[in-house]
Amino acid sequence: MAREIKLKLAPALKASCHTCSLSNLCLPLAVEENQLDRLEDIVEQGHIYNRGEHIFDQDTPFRSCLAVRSGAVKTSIITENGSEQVTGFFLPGELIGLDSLGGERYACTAKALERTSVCKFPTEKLEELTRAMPELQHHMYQLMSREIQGSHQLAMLLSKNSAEERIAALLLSLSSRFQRRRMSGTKFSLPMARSDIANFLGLAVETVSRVFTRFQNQGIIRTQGREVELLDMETLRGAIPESNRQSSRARP
Amino acid sequence: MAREIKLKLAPALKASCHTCSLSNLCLPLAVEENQLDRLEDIVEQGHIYNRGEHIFDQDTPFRSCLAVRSGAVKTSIITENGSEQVTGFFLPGELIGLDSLGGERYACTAKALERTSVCKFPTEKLEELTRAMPELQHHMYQLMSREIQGSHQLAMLLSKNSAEERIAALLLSLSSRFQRRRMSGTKFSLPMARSDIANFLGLAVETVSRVFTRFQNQGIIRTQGREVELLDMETLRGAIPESNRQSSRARP
DNA sequence: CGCAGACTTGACCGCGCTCAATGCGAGTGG
DNA sequence: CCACTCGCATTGAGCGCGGTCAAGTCTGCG
Repeated sequence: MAREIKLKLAPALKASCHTCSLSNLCLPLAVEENQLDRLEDIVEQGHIYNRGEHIFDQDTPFRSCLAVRSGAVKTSIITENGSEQVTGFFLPGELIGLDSLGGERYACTAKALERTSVCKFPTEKLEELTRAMPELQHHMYQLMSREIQGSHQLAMLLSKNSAEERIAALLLSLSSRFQRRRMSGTKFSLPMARSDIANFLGLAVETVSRVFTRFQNQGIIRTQGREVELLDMETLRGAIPESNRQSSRARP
Repeated sequence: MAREIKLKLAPALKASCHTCSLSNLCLPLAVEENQLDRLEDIVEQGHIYNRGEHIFDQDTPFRSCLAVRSGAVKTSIITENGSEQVTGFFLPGELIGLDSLGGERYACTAKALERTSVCKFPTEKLEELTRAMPELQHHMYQLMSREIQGSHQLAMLLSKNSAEERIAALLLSLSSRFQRRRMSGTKFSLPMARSDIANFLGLAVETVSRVFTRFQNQGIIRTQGREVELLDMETLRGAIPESNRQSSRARP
């Protein structure tokens, strides 16, 4: 298990931040076209993980930040007593490992929710590069501060909002993030299980299920397993307080 | 209100990171003795705020990260509908504003909980300095990643733990942070009101009050208003899951 | 001395958790 | 091809933690 399939890439394929369709979401967005080579010099592409595989594990030596290229990833903290706390879901273009940057070991575990491809940025080289490229450093600070803000928003959601509001907020967050990736913002497939949603939002699985069917009965959404269609965005938005509106990760 | 008293400091006093008693907690800890001048060159010292004064406000232009020199600060997010979410408490040596770094505006509001003195690090100069000093940059990344981790721990606390566990965790966090500042870890004065604790931990004020008296009746703590004495650290530690054990900000 | 804000205490009730049973779809092997 | 299983999802019944509302009590400060 957790077996990593490393693809041998032809040298011609190596330099591809230039052509990557995610370049306006991922790290390249902070780099001038003519400087992109320097980012490409340090990135390791083509790491593929199957659904359920661990990408890295908590407390193992921290080597790289990862950018999701395709697929989806969840990160979580596991405590000694075995209980899990899901800390985030990551879509293509989003950067994983910011909570470990500067540390010796990964602060969380990352697991592929479906067949997933990632690019790795070795930390030492990344830190070095950010010192040479002010815009990139600024962008890293920005990404990390947004991660902090996102966590605070989540804390607020957990401490102040009802089950319905939490789920509405998650659906809207996913919606806007899918949309930014040129996919439908109203009809998409949830990459994660109900139990992951429940864990992330501090709810019981049963509650998640109940809210989904309640929303469906009210005609706000339509669900079939992991397939979701948002029918009434306005009501959905009305279900959450004016904050958390566009809580999304890694906005350009 | 929010009137800032800026002290005119004699030039001789300006360079004082060298002599600051917090240098092993604050930014100087990441800087070589012989490089400390460069940090002192950018720091603005001697900003004093009275209890209740706003140090900065959400959405105002982001200018500086602040280090608490004495006193205590709380940060919070205010939503359009007026509800508040306390996002953190900051003790001497701790750095405020990491959730705004890289952004245009402050992501939160900071308020002095008691008479408080802060040092300001203008962001532009700080970013520039971190590019010139690898260890300082590394340290900034580390501080920010710890802030993210702390937020995740908080989210876990909020979503998985009972009122008693949350309050035990906060008391222990404060205890270890006071101790690192060479103050008693078992007998201290809470800088924040019950309502701030409640807000931070996602509880009602009444619940905080009830838990305090319950703990007192069980002989675990002794309280008199904001004065707290931790009598039975073991039971207190036993009240929280093995995680969150040493959840503390800005550990060297 | 009196007022306002902070804190405590009590009574009540509802949201969401727990426990338990059932439904459902995909993969497996006879 | 169906029977079986296993993980995931849904649905129902009951209850307890903590929120809300409403009085007090304490404290510091003008």
